[in-house]
Amino acid sequence: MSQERNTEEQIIAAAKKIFSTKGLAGARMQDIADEAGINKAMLHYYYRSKEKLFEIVFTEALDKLLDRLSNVINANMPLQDKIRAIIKNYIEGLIENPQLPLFVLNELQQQPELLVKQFKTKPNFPNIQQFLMEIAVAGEKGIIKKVSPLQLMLNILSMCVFPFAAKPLLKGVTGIDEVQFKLLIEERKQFVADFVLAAITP
Amino acid sequence: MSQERNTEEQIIAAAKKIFSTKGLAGARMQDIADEAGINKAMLHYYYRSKEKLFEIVFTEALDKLLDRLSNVINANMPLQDKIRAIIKNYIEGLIENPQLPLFVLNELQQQPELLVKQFKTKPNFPNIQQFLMEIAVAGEKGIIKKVSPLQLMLNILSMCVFPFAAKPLLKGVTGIDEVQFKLLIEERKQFVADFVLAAITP
DNA sequence: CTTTGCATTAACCAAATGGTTAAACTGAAT
DNA sequence: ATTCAGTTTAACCATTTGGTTAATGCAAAG
Repeated sequence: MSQERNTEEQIIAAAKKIFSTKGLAGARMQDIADEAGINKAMLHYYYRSKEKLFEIVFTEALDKLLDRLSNVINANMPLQDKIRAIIKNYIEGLIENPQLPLFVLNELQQQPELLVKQFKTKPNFPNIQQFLMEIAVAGEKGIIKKVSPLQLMLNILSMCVFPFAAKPLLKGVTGIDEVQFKLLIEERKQFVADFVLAAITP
Repeated sequence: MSQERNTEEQIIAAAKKIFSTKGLAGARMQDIADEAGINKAMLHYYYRSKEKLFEIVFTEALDKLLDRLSNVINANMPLQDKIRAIIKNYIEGLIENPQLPLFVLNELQQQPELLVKQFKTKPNFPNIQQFLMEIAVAGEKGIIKKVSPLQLMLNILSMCVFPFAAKPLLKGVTGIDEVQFKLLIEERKQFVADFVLAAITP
C-alpha cells in the first residue's frame, strides 16, 4: 500500500533531486529519505550505501547527457544542418535538466574514475571521432572553413552548456529573473547556431 | 618561529587548495589543518568557523574571476581588439587557476546569496552594461554585425571558461593527457578569438 | 628572572551522519 | 487461521566532524 508509486523509484527520484542540487558530499541520507517520504533505513534496504545510491543517480545523469549527444552527432545529414540540430537538441535537453551539467562536471572533477566506470558499462557513448573527422573532411572540401575539429566541437558544447552552469552568476550579474533567463535560453538555440555557422562558413 | 611564512597566510593558502578542490561540503577542517601543517585548533583561533574561512576563500576566488574581466572590459580600444584582449587575458588567468570556475560556479548555485554579499563589499565588479552598450553601438555603426550583446558576451565567456570546468570530461572522452590539454588551451586563445571575430564581422 | 600577551597543542565534547538491527506490519499463499 | 516472504519502522550504534578548553610554549617587555 502506502504511496501508489513504487518505493524504489521514489527513492531514485528523491536521490536524483538531492544529489544533483547538493552534490555527493553535501547530500544527507536523511534529506533523501524525507524527500521520498520514507524511513532512512529504507534507503539502505534497497540500495546498500550512499555511494551505491549516488553511483546509480550519477551514472543515469551522465548517461542522459551523453545520449543526448549521440542521437544527433552521427546522424546522416549535411554538416551545417547537423550542427543546427545538435545545438537545438542539446539546449532543449538541458532546459529539462538545468542543473545536470554542473552536477556532472563537479562530481567528475572530484572522481574522474566515474567516467571510466561509465565507459565500461555503457560503451554506447557518442562516436566523437567520426564527428571530428566529418568536420575535417568538410573543411577539406571547402564546405566550411578549415578549423581544428576538436576546438570547434568544444566551442559548440561550451556555448550550449555554460549558461546553465553559470545560471546563478548570470542572474546575479545581469539582474535578469527566471522568466528572462528562460527567454534568453530559448533565443539561444537560434543565436548559437547562427553564430557558429557564421564563424565557419568560408 | 615555526615556518617562516605567516601562519594566517598558510591557513588561507591551504583552505584555498582544499575548498577549491573539494568544495565547502566536502572539505574537512582536518584536511586544511594538515595541508597547512598546523593544529586544527589554529583554524578556529584565526578564523572562527568553517563558514567564515570558506567565505574568505570564496570571496577572494570570485573577486579574482571578476577582476580579471574588469581589467580589459572597459579599456579604451577598438571593439575587435578588445574582444581579442578579453579572451587572451581571461584564458591566461584561468590557466593559473584552472579549478576556480567550477568551484565558484558550484558554490554559487548552492548559495546564490554569496553573490549579493560580494556586491555589497566589493562594488568594483565589471561594468558590463557599458560593454554591452559598446557592442550594440558597434552593431549600429556596422563595425560588427547586429547581434544581441548579452548573447555575444555569453558566447565569449562560455568558450573561455567551459573547457576548464569540463577538463576531466574532456580528457576522458577524447583521451588526451595533461600536456595535450595544456596545448589545446594554449591554441584556444587564438582559435576562440578568430572564431568570434569571424562570427560577428559583417 | 619574572611577567605578560600571544601562539600552539593535545585532549576533549556534542552534534551530525551513515549505517545496522530487531521487531512489527502487510498481503498473499497454504 | 497460519505461515511466510518481502517491506517498513523506531531505536540504536560507531564514526566523523566542527568546535572548545585548559594547559603549555615562547619571545619581548619590565
